This record gives sequence, structure tokens and C-alpha cells, in this order.
Amino acid sequence: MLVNSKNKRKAATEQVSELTTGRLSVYLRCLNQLEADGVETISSQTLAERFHLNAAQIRKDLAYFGEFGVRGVGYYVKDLKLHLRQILGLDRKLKVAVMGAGNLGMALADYPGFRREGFEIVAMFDSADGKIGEESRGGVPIHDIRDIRKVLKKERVDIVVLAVPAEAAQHVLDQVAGSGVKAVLNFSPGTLLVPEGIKLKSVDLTVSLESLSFFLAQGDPTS
Amino acid sequence: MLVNSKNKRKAATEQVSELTTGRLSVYLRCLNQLEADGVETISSQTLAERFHLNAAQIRKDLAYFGEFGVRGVGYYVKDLKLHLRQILGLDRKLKVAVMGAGNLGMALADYPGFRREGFEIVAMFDSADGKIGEESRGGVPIHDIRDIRKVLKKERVDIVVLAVPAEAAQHVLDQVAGSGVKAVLNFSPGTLLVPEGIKLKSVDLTVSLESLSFFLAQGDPTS
DNA sequence: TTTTGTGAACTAGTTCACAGCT
DNA sequence: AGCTGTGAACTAGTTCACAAAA
Repeated sequence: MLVNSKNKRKAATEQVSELTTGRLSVYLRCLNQLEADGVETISSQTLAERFHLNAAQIRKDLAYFGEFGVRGVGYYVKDLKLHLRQILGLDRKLKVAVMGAGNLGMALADYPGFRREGFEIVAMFDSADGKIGEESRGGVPIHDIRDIRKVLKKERVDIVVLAVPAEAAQHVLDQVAGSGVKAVLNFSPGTLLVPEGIKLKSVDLTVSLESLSFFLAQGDPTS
Repeated sequence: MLVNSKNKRKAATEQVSELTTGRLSVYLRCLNQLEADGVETISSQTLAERFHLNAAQIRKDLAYFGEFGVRGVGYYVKDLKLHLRQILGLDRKLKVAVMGAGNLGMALADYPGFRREGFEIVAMFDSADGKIGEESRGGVPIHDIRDIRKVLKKERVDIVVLAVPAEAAQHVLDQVAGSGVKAVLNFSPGTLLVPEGIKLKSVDLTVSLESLSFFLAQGDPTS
């Protein structure tokens, strides 16, 4: 298992696109399902057909990281799954903290999809007296947002989820950066100045919804 | 106001990229802030500097839809705002329904950012007896998911937000499609077969978090 | 024979740079 | 003089198509 004789991982200088890495997550999810279905080996062609992907793209995406396939056969599901988990850094348990214990923060802290993929939500933060000291429904403790630095360091948090109101987002982000966390998933809308050394990934719910509004306005002149 | 003498909107055949439409939302948000700050006119250059965008790209994105600027001056903030709202279809109130009254569905139904941009959340749906007939904290009524068709038609819902568990997503999506709704914002993970005539936009929380995990695993070999 | 891994061709998206309008 | 709107140049991303491996 984990055969990778020709270790041809791309040089650190070469940038793997975010589109590629997003797809790696998708492939991993497909493989999980295939494994559950008892499939042992799969070709890029079959994988593509089954999940509406492009076979050449699957091969190219994987080829950035090594030669995981067997010509004439395809990919061993179990083997490729392990490789993908390793590439995505999911082979160790990553600790996550959620900033903001509002509706959205609470929902994200207890989101089953995160736990299922091996993330561990270890802390939440808020500034409201009524919330500090309490827990999410799923049992994640809510800390005082003024203790960011202390708690993030103590808990050795890897990734922060930012779900605070827009006006607080920049300040909280700066605090998070100061505590040594390197990666932030941001749900607050608007422009943020990204501190040095931070990888920020933003999910903008309003933009997503407005892009559907655009589609309705342009594509579909009825109603 | 709304001067657009040379109405040079692109032909319906021409596809405007989703990257472009996403940026239009962003520009609109920037303009809202500028207006609040009392700025009356702005050049693409200044807009770009202020919000970390690219000036040529702003001009090109806008140029798909008309000539909104004044040479030597820039854009009138109020005027461009109105144009963008119209392009994005935000000049009428869009009605939204949320499928799934779990943590995430509830949070989305009460998400203030949606209301702020003029969306109206009119209904939620769930299958749990304990939830049907209740309301979200913000007062959105929860219907029986078996009444999808009836309620969506009666309320004239424009956009559906899908926040049901992955195993239910396809079935609910098919129901939604059957009730005439044309646009769906999907939060459930995994592959969906998109019914004819539906525009599906997916936000995949797990993929977003995993892309940060990838960054930590690859980019940052410490820890 | 089957299917990978990959250069080459193609398509999409971004940025430059400047003519032309105000 | 200043700034837009836009072709041209460039960069990134996708798909094709096939030689080479099993």
C-alpha cells in the first residue's frame, strides 16, 4: 500500500491551483462513496462518468502529486484515498476554532460534515456575556473573545473559522494572526486586509445568492 | 440619472462569466460603503486601490453591460449602484425559501446579510414533526417538506436554499425543480444531478475547509 | 487490450497600454 | 489633464489525443 516509487511531487516553487485542490477534496469524497459501495479499483473514465467529472482532468490533477494509477487497471480506491488524505493533510487531526457564537457560528461549530472528515472543533469565541462560559448544542465551549491568543495557543488550533459581524471581522482577524494561526475560513462579507503569513479563504453568502439573482434577471425574462 | 444612451448590453448568446457576476456583487458592496461615506464619484483606479481590486478588470466587467462611466471623471456612485442593482436583479424583492430547518438552515434563514440586500426569506421546510408549524428565531414559518410544491407556488418563491442532509438533497432538489423554481443555492455536499431548467450554485463547506488543510500540509511544513 | 500520464492544442480569464472622449 | 472603454498580449485552466506501461 501507498506505493509511490516514482515520487515526482512537483517542486515547492510550482503553484498548484486552488481549483485543483478543491477537486482533490471532491475526488476524496467520491472515493469514500466507492469504498462504501465495495468498489476496489476504478479508472478515471468510470470515476468521471459516475460523478460528472472530466477524466483527463482527474488524471492531470493527480499527476501533480505522483503516479498513483496502474496502466491498464486504473486506481486502487483504498490506496488513492490514503494518498489524497495525505496530500490534503487529513492524515492528522486538525483543530478548528470558530469565532462568533451567533446563529451561523453555532451552526458551523456543530456542522457534522467537519467532524466526519476528521476536523475537531475545539473552541468558540464571542464577546457577549450571556454566551461566554456556555456551550454550543454539540458541546463546544464558548470563550471570551479577549482570550483569543491564550486559548488558540493552548489548544494548538490549526484553522480558524471567522463568523463574526462584518464590523468586527478585521479586528478579530488581526488578533488571530497574532496568535500564530496560519489559515482562516472567512464567512464575513466585505473586504479584509489579510495579515502577513495568513491564508484566508472566503465564503461570501451574499455574493452566492446574488449570482443566482443575476441568473434569474438575465437568463430568464419570464416573471 | 440612469443615463445609458449607448445601450450596448451584450447579446443574449454571449455568456458572462460567473467570476464577473460575482465581482459585480462585490462592486455593489463597495459602492454601498462609498455612498455611506459620502463619496459621489469614483474612478476605477481609486475603487481598485481602496478595495484591493484591479482597475482594468472593474472597467471590463462593467463594460459587458453598458457604458456607465464618464471619461475624465469616473463613475457616479449613486448611478452605478442603481445600474448594478438592476443588472443583478436586485431592483425587485426576491423571495427565498430554505429547505431544512437544522442548525445551518435556521442560521441561513435568519442571516442578516440576505435581508440587508433585499432578499425576503418567506418559508422554511423540514420533515421533523417537532419542527413543522414552528418558526425560526427570526419568525420564518416552518412547513412540512411534503408541501414543497404547494407552498413554493403559493408564495411565488424565486430562489431556494438547500440545507438538508446529503442523503435527502437529490430528492428535495427534484421536488423543488418540479415546483417551477429556477435557482437553487446548495449547501449539501456531494454530487447532485441537476434537473433540466435549474441553475444550481453550490457552496461546499467541507471542500473550503479542506483547501485550508491542504495549504497547511503543503505550504507550511512546520508543526 | 486497457488505461495511465502528459505534451500539445485549445479555451477562458486577466492585465496591459493606449486611442479617444469629456 | 484625466479617465473610460477596449483591442492586443499575456497568463491560467481545460481538454484532446496518443505514446508508453501493465
